[in-house]
Amino acid sequence: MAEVNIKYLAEKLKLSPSTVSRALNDSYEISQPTKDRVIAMAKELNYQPNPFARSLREQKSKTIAVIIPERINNFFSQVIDGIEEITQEYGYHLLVYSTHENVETERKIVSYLLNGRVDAIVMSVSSQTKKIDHLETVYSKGVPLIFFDRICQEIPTTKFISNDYENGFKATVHLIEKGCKKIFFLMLSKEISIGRERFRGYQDALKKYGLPYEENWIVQCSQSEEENIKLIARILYGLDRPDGILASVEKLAIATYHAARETRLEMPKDFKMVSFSNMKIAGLLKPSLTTISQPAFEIGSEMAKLLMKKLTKPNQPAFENKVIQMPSQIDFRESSN
Amino acid sequence: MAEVNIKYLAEKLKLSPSTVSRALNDSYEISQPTKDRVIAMAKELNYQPNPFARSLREQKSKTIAVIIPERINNFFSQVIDGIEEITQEYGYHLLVYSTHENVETERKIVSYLLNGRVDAIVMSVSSQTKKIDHLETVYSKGVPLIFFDRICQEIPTTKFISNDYENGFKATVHLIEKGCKKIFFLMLSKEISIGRERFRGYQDALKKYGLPYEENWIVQCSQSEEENIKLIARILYGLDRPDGILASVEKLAIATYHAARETRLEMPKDFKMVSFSNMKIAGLLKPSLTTISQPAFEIGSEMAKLLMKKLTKPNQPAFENKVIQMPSQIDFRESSN
DNA sequence: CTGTTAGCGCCTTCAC
DNA sequence: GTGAAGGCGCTAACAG
Repeated sequence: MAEVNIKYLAEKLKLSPSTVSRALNDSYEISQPTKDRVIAMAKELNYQPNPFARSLREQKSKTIAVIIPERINNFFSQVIDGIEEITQEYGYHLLVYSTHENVETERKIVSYLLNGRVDAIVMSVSSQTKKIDHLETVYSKGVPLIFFDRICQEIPTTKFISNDYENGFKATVHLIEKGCKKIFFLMLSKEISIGRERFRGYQDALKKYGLPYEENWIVQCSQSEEENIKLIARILYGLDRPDGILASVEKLAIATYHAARETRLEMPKDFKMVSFSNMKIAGLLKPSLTTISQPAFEIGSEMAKLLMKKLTKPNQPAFENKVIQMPSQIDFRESSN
Repeated sequence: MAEVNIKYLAEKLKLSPSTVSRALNDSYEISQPTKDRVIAMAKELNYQPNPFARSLREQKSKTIAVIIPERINNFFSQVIDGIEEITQEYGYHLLVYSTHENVETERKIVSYLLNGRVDAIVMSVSSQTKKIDHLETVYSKGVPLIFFDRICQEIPTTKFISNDYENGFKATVHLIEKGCKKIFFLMLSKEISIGRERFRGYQDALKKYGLPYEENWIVQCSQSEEENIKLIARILYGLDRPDGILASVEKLAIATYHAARETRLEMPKDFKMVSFSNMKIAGLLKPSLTTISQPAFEIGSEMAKLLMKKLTKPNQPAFENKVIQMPSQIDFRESSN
């Protein structure tokens, strides 16, 4: 690699490596003139400290990892953006991993991170994740850990979510007030915490308004977009069709539009849909999509701020076992057409 | 940190650290029984090698960095996804940085990476980037470097782009064939290589079909979404309005739709637009947006494959100074309405 | 086949 | 105010 290192700087300056190191770290024991000389030389030779030597010595990496289930998703992209903004501000580095909704991959990724590679982990668990011993290992090793969105309740650490129950409730009420009487719920996976919360809100809203609901109004979708489109198309144009839909995640709302398009039919005229979604252009669709968008960027930056505080200040306590609910933004604007 | 390390394993096994190390690395010098013992113990104690010690020793990090101008962009997200898929396959790690279109940030990020933190860099330059000494430094230090999308021509390394000139041409021809006679070009920045190429295609298509074009048909947009929307709204409903628009980047197409929406007007009825865009749902808009989408995921994975090949095989030559054009996918489907 | 030693680059305790 | 020495955890040369 033939990099310029402290030893080399020391030779050039006719000083010892330890003096150079101290000067660069602005130690009080070094005279100002020496500091100036060292810093000037370091700049001239474009000296950059070797991060691995430093990490090895200091037992910390100034790096955090974020693990998400899938990348092509506006929500996760925005969360990462929020995290990155803060880590950059603090001079931290950000490793990104995607599990592709696969627990085995998740286990592997987590194991890579267990020997000090990162100072903290931020993650949203894969929808398949049931056995959580790998997450318990992380926690027990004392690696600061924050969950968001798809959280793992069992691990007693801080979790960031949005007020999913409340929003599921409000979304359903909105549809009811628009006159819907037969509201279907598009669900991605029973395992996902957010899906369950939103679903509870949906159920309770129906109960409160005295509306019935039937088992088959809960549409179990899969990870396959194609299959979802087929499934939803059958439902949209079937005999027992809904007059309203609550899509529990963005991809299912999109699938619904595609279902309408690919079957060469228009969306049913009297039809209303609300979706949890971070699509910036949902309002541009026709009929426009009412969205409940999670404060993704803010969730990312708040998590990162919390982490940075913990990592950069001495003697911070472990994260509390609490759930922080960030309020979602509900866009109930009417479609202009 | 109190981690289990090789020394500790060695004590437990009553072996020397070097034997343990060799056993774990499956060295031919170690007997099978010893290997088995060591591996079993390592597994039992959940041993994970310290990545920094290894990187320090080996002078390589098994990490690559990707630097992009902005995250909230479908194209870049998809590229990162493509890269990540391959790096994960090879057991590499991926650091992600965003410059927010700021050259100073770009310089800072690059400088962090210069002392071995990463084995290679994949980047798309910020739109402001004119002085390129920081990029030359990277190149001269011998860090494998690949540019994509917004490339830096001056550095003699491998670059990945899509066939922008050709697509600018085809898009314009498409509009002409649809009967447009007054086609405006929405441009983001004169500094961006892809913008220039697409613009050349546009110009040549107009020339070839003997259509005039005027200076003020080239709409210079900015990084500010608000301002872009205002600017485009003025143009869309002005006296000298276009009958067709070629948007050189996705965000400008979206701005156009917003401009139409916010002015509470419909898009002009006879109006056609083509945009370079990786929005999956462009076809769901009304009027649906004709898109030229870059093979983002493939660009990411191809770049990563090239890098992995170079990094994992011995004695690979430096990257050739060549531009690899990945064909875009043009969706000229007619809007179903 | 296994053990001893040295060094990757950095920081820090201890000496002067 | 500065220098010398040791060690973070790992691997590879050198011994045996």
